[in-house]
Amino acid sequence: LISWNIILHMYSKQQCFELVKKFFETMPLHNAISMTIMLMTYSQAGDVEAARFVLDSTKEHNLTLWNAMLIAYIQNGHLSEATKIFSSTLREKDTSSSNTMVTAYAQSGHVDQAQKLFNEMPVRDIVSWTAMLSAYAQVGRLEEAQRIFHSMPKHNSFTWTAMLAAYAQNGQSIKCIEFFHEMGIVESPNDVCFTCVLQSCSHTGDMRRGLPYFLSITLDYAIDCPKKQHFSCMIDLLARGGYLEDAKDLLSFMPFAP
RNA sequence: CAUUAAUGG
Repeated sequence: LISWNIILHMYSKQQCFELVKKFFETMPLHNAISMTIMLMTYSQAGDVEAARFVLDSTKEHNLTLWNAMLIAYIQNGHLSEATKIFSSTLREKDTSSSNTMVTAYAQSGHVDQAQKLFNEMPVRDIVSWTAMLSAYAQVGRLEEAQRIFHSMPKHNSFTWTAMLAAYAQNGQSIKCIEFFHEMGIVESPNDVCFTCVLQSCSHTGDMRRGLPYFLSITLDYAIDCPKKQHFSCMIDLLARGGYLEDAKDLLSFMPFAP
């Protein structure tokens, strides 16, 4: 059963919805994990009704399944339904449930509600802190974002990149680039960091600044070649700098992906 | 073996 679930999950990750459905029906047994995978699959396919049906047809509703249902409502524009379940239906919630709601509030522009929930949480993990930091970044409250970054008990690559992104998205290109170097001392940058930095370089309007970063993706770090995000930034950078021909060249050398 | 946080066009 474990192997079937692994395969089911693989299809789901690749968004082969029909295959998932077929494979699910082929499986001799289902457990809570299979059901969660199905629920998430319907959610990503935009079918909340089907997702709800999965939940309702499951005998044992564990918390992970409910959390998945929260996501399904949120992803499909039913935040109020998610809120209702979160605050009334569920008697037991874990940190993931709350983190999900914090993110949902933040993404719908309700930073204050996100903060309120964050404050009320009995336990906060690094995901909660990152979610809160991004919440402030998204509405341009950089000071608050910075404050959160320095208040959190721990850092990982997500927290660093969230802060980088905060600078990048609020036009603080120089801060972003400086911060990138600050980070390099303690944490090895991942592909997302480079996306943020390249974006910032592009915004400074100085293309010579971006090129070294682009090259160091492959040369200095163990990142599996530049991805399409990085090409995207580089093309943007070249085009803005007036090197339209070079941008076209880069496009034609780029390996295509889904 | 399942659910939550970061990134460009």
